[in-house]
Amino acid sequence: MPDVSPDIDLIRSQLVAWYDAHARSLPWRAAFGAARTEPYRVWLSEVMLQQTTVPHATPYFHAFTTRWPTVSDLAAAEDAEVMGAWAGLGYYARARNLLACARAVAGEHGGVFPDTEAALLTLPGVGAYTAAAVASIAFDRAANVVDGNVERVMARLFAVETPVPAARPELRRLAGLFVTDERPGDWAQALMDLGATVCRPKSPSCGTCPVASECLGLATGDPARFPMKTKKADRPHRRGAAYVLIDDQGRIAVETRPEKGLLGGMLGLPTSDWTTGEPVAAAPVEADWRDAGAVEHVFTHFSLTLAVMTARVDADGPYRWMPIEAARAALPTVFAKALDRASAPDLFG
DNA sequence: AATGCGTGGCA
DNA sequence: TTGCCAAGCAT
Repeated sequence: MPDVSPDIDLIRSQLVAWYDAHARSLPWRAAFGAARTEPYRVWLSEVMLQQTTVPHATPYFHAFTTRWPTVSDLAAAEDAEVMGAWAGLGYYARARNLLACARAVAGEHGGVFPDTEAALLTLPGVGAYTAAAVASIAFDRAANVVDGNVERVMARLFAVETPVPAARPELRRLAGLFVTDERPGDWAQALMDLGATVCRPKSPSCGTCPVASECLGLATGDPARFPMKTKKADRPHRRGAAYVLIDDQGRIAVETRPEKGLLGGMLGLPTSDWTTGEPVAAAPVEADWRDAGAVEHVFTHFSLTLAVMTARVDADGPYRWMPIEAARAALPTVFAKALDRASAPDLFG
């Protein structure tokens, strides 16, 4: 490794110049020459992009901004509308907090987003990253915006050998060396764009990198090995059942899941417990059950084999009955898969 | 501070 | 096919 340190000012100027030429056109960014993007759109996009890819989030961003053009519109929405609109995007606590945040902005801030990092940080679902991102991008305030992209770029620029997550404080400190009052929002987005398009997790494109000359990671000959990572624990496997009760009007039984925990606050199908041991075969009601087969699904911290059981019944019991298509649209993916399995030809014969 | 929390795309 | 992972947050 060369016995030099990356030139902070040089990196700043070269990366901002690169951003001026290569910034991605994204639906939540103001068109060139337009006024600064609405804080509402910045905040909404940042929440949707937490642990989520741009292609996955994009149609949801369009759907939300069309249906709820302002934060006050969103604040006035019903819980079930918002949770249903988020279905399929994952990490559903984000949707619960999104609505709580919109209502806080509407109710406690007169419908106007607070414009400081500290005030933003008090809002539901707004953590260190999102507060800094909104403060810098929407309000041009100097803020240390550190996401996974920024961590990776810093780990490579400085060839940080400490594995994440232990290295996080050091990576944050390094990112802070670049923060100034000069175009803070553009700096943050330049760094994240670089991470997303050039300094990618796998096969970084160092040949087109505007700051390659300053990168200690590249100088080691193997920049892709940064950031170092500690091995994750293996994902356990669970088994369980989901029950599709269908009545004579083509409606199915659904329930709203508890606020906390997996798929919290979302619409769901009746289920058994999902366990690592032998599955518990206790149907929720007496009926002529048919085995529709199983679906596989992978959550962050466990994988699941879900047996799908179907039965025709009279609408009754502790459930809500919804037309099958309306339910399909509002269910999280694991249950949408189960419903699709239950709806396969002949299963309701 | 370690853990719980989704999904879909890709090598 | 299987693992890895993508703009984190709450507790």
